Amino acid sequence: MPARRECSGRLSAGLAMVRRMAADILAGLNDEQRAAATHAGGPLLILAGAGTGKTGTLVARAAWLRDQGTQASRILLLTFTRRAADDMLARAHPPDAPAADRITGGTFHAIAHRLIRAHAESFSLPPDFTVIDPADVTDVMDTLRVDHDLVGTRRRAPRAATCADIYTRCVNTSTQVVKLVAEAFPWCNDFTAQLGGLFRAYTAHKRAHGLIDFDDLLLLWRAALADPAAGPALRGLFDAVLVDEYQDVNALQADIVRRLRPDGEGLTCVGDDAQAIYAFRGADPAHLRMLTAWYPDLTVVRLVRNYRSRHAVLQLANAVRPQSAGLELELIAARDSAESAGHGPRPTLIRCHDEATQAREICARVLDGHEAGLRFQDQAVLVRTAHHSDLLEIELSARGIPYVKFGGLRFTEAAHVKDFIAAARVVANPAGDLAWFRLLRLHEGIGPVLARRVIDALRLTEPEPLDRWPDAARCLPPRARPAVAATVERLIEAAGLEQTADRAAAVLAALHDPVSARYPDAGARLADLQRLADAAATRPSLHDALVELALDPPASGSDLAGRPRLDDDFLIISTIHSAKGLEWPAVHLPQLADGAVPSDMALSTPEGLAEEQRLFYVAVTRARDQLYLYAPLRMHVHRTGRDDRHGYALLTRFLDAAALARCEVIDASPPRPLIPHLARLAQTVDQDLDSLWGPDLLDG
DNA sequence: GGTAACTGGGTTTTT
DNA sequence: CCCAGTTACC
Repeated sequence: MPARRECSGRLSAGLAMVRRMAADILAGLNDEQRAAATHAGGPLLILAGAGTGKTGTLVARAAWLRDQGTQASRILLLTFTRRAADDMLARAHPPDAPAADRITGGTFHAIAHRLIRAHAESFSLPPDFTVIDPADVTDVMDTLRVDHDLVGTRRRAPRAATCADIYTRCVNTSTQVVKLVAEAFPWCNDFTAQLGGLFRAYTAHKRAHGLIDFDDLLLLWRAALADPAAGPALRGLFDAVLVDEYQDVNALQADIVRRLRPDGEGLTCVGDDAQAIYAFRGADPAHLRMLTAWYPDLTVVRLVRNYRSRHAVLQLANAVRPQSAGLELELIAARDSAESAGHGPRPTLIRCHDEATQAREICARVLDGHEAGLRFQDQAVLVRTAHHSDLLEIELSARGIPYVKFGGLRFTEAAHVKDFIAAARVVANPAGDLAWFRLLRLHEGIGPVLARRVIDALRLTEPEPLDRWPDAARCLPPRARPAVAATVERLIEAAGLEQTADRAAAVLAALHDPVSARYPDAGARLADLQRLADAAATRPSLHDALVELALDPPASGSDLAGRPRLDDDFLIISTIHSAKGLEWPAVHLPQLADGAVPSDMALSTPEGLAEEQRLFYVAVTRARDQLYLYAPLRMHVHRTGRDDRHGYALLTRFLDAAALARCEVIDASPPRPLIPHLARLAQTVDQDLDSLWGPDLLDG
């Protein structure tokens, strides 16, 4: 249904601008991209290989749709990361565009949240419901675990984090616990009955306390779409639905998309099933493959012209790309024909004696690149798991090479940040017991039992729990009471304030003393919290600040302080997952050995292995000009207790003969020899000390 | 009774 | 290196 065109002067001027923008944008596209952007009628799948200009094509499609008369706000753009959404929206319209001229865009979770928040009552949720992040889910599971026979020393029960993993995967794949545990968590088989009970209790707990987790956001959205009354209304909000990274949808998200566009009319999906790397959170590239079956009139457009990498890099990428029937794709180097300077350097595989050598080799090449004119931030080291860079980080520090690390532990997972969020939540929504629990336990002398007692005395499910604080305080031993009371009373004051900025400042003030007392490095932590409070102060309400923090956690404290200074230059270390969608002139891939890449956790199943191969493909396709592959021959295999075991590693199975033929293979120089008489020196030292111990009485 | 300090066992990737 | 269970202490 095209939007009505009205002919007020302002609107037609706006339309003229839309026209101009669309024409400009379309002119910059290649033939396939333009075919995708201007596809009319029927569902469309854009099979977009890495670096083929998928974002530009989506933006162009949105512009074309508007040119065809679709109102911007009736275009829904769904992405998986906030960054992807922001990128596209920024390119789709000028930043000062009025709301009606803005595309509705965001992550699946953010859009779901917007909808649910707007209609909280209809979902019978309290208007101030709290969105809890995965760490909170784990905490809730932890408190409930005790009641469900999931603790004890007899056999190792699944940990709270594992319970949360199992829960979310059951939900996101619509799989029964028994089946999912048997397939993906076989070591928890003996606990499926308890897990079922735990999950039931978890759901009840959420409902009783007005909590919504990430999965609920999707579940509620889908339920609303499936509802006979609400469904048509929600579908009717949009004329076009554009989904980015469709290979990363899980069953729930695929279902949401299907229910948004049941006949496929107005649906555009973009994806590449060779880049599906989120199976562990329920995603399944089969949904992308099944689009063909679901929509018989699906049009498939392939984008194969790669504007990112040199030919030599793409040759390797094509050699390691897993192909699936019907969706095959082979990347073609578009840069080299334009820039013409040959094919670029071949990817280099550096075989290293061990991991320490590998770290030195990476440093040496990073420094070489730097001397050749590359900034450090033009180079990235991409790792399978966060700890793969441990040794490298030591070496980088020793050589004074600055770096930042992405992925792994997030800022919001740092203890003091969680403390702040908990305190802010107590102010924003005093009925949440999770926040109280953490806040109380922050104080010296308060453990789980006392915290629970205070919370019970507050009777959080009844109105105005803060009024009962004086009673609840009596549960505390005299030793701990003054400190806790000081914090809580400051928070109660904060709750009485109007302005977000004042509230955020008051929360920070309340935390000053307990944080100082708890952490030895309190200074740095308080500085973090100051930035957090400043960021929160800019939001319309404390509530909004908290939701945003949960849905889109900053990767580091410096994220909050805005962009780092321009003259700061850091080498990038990132997990491969976090590197998705990004590119660097030079990319370093360490640990290319079976057990690391592919991860040993994935070696046992064919699906796991297939995902690891896609991950490797994603990593390789991040490089623009230079790609360095590192294979340690002797590496850390396994660790039991204090016993470090090393073994001889096999080169990653993903570099088969065909792939190796695309690489320059060299051997790193052997490690520096140890000082030969170190053992003798130690003996001498002992002998020197011996005179200090006096005569040896036992020695006849 | 409840909390803090110790010790031994296990470990991916994240909206 | 972080978490969970155990022991030691208030």
